[in-house]
Amino acid sequence: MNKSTATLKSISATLGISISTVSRVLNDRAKKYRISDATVAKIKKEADRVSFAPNQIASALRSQKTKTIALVIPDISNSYFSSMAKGLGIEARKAGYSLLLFDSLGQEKLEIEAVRLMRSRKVDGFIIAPASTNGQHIIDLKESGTPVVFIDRYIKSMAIASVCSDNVEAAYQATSYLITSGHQHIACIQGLNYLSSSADRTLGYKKALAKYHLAENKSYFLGDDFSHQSGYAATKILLENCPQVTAILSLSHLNAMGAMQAIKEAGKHIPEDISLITFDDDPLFAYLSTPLTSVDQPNEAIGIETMQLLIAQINGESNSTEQKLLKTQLILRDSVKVFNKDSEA
Amino acid sequence: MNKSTATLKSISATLGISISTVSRVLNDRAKKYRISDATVAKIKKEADRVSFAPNQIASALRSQKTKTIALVIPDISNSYFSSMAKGLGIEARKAGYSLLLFDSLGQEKLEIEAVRLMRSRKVDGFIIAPASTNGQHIIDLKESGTPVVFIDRYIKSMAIASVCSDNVEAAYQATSYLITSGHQHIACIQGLNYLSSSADRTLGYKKALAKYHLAENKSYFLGDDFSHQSGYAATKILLENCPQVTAILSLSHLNAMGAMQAIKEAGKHIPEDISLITFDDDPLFAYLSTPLTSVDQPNEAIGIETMQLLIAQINGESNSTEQKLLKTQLILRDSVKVFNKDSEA
DNA sequence: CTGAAAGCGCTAACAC
DNA sequence: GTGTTAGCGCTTTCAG
Repeated sequence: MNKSTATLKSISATLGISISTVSRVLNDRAKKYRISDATVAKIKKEADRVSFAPNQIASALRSQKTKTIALVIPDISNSYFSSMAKGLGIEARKAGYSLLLFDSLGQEKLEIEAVRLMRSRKVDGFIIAPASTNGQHIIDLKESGTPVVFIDRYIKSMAIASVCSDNVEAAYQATSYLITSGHQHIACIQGLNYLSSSADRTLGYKKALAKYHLAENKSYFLGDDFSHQSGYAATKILLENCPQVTAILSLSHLNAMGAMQAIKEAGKHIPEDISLITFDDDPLFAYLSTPLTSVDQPNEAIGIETMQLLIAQINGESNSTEQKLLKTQLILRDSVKVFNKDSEA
Repeated sequence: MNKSTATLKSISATLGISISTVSRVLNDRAKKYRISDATVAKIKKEADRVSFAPNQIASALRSQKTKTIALVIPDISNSYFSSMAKGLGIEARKAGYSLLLFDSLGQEKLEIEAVRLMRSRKVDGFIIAPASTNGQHIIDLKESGTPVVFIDRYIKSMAIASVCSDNVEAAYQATSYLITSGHQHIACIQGLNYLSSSADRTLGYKKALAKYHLAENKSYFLGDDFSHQSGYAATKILLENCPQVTAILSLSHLNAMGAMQAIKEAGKHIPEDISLITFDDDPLFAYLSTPLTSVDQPNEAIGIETMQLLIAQINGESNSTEQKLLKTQLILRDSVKVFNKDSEA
């Protein structure tokens, strides 16, 4: 079995050449050490013959570099995060890094475990979509000198770089569009509002209201989770208690699905009875019974930028604490009713 | 900075206790070596104080076990694979393994690179959704003694365990449903047909035809990729050339989306003009303009089973070459037109 | 141009 | 009960 246990030592032995020389050649440092062409050729040939693959574990132990990055996210099965993972993976590979994936299930407890474990594994850096907002484990991690960058969410109180969608602006745009379409009573179905992603979207919503001199209404804020279930429950309550509401801004695709279910069950229709815009575009939205207007976020690009930032930090080329915001796009479909200019008092 | 450089050695030094004793205590082998309670307490306290975290790299080098598993899949951003990754991750964590993620983009060339890289990283086992069917790199890998299990797809010529949906049965069921609903001219939009997943689905389709004494028609087989684009192109051709076709079996959700687009553009409607069933359920299917009947595959469960199988192999508790098939579910919605019993000659 | 040797942090066989 | 020692496979001074 185990054919491939070729090591520097074994090659060195069969060739009668020292380990260091073999190492140098196989690490492309032959020129630098002016090793003779003959020796180089011999070593390369033998390495090839036994299909030598350097033991990265040994290398990592010695060099204190694992070329590995920890990715800690709350739900890899959510297309929202998996598309970020895609960008992250592509960029990591280009730079010779591998990704250690850890799904925190959105639980701080598991996130703590992840950080502990990955630190033990001596990863060169962390990319985290934090599950909570008061993570001492992240502060400790950062203080230990390990590069960290947040993805999708940031924690205000921490001086840690992040890259996210421009959520404030995105929600501002979406809400403004609703308002200029003639809606005056707009509900906001929120996600986990202690997370910056949800909070910033709520902020953008409020900004738009203010801009157009519309009053905030406490009972128009509903929901406390990005889930289908939460969106469903929120919308049910909304439809019962606030008949004057003509539009909903949903802060996640899962929330929107719940909303659609509740609207359907109430025998109402989008957009005739109620308009809907949601965050997190999905190509399928174009084929819904009412094609859904949505905020498309550049998740793969977020992944790419995040990885570049982290790698720059690992290389000591940057230690910025910058919060990078990427532009989103409002994709207009048919789920928003447009009132005549003169339709409302 | 780097506070956490506590090692066995450093603890041993500050306590004046030998490294091995420290190691034994910190690996919960105190009892076994009958180390005095006092010593145990002292060591644990100090380890805690300096928040000792064992260097897994050193441990791996020494023990030849990395507690790491390579996951090589063609597209992590595809919900189909990311939901498998979810199950894989959950099960891996339970068993103390971490996942090294590599996205092959469906390219054999990158898959080869992945295998090389992960072997260098000395992972304890591989989970692969192979991109092609003649992978010498996989044969070499297996022969080197590294546990491997295929996920979602298998390669017939290789004696390697696999866990997949029961694609033959799933397609057989779906096609049978179409036939018993009165359809006689059913097209099959295929994915990458050299992969077992697509090929087996095609097989199930054919089995159903045979069962009901319907002839196969070469021009009813279209498509050669799991993509939106391929589904779109295939359906366009179909609608032009085969007006007698009343139903389509689509072998992936992306294909189905392409089909929907083509059908829409042709001014036709589902299911009045053409019926559609697709593989890969999506919760959004319930909210489409025509709720889409689909084959739901237990992807997360596939992930879980795959990981269990691999870990059993790593532990030497199994070296089966079993092909595990998991049951799928046909989810009936409204995209299939049901003809009257007497509607066709 | 090439080699010897130390050591990364840990485990485990072998002492006593 | 506890300590000593020899590596795992590699990188990297330091010698020559």
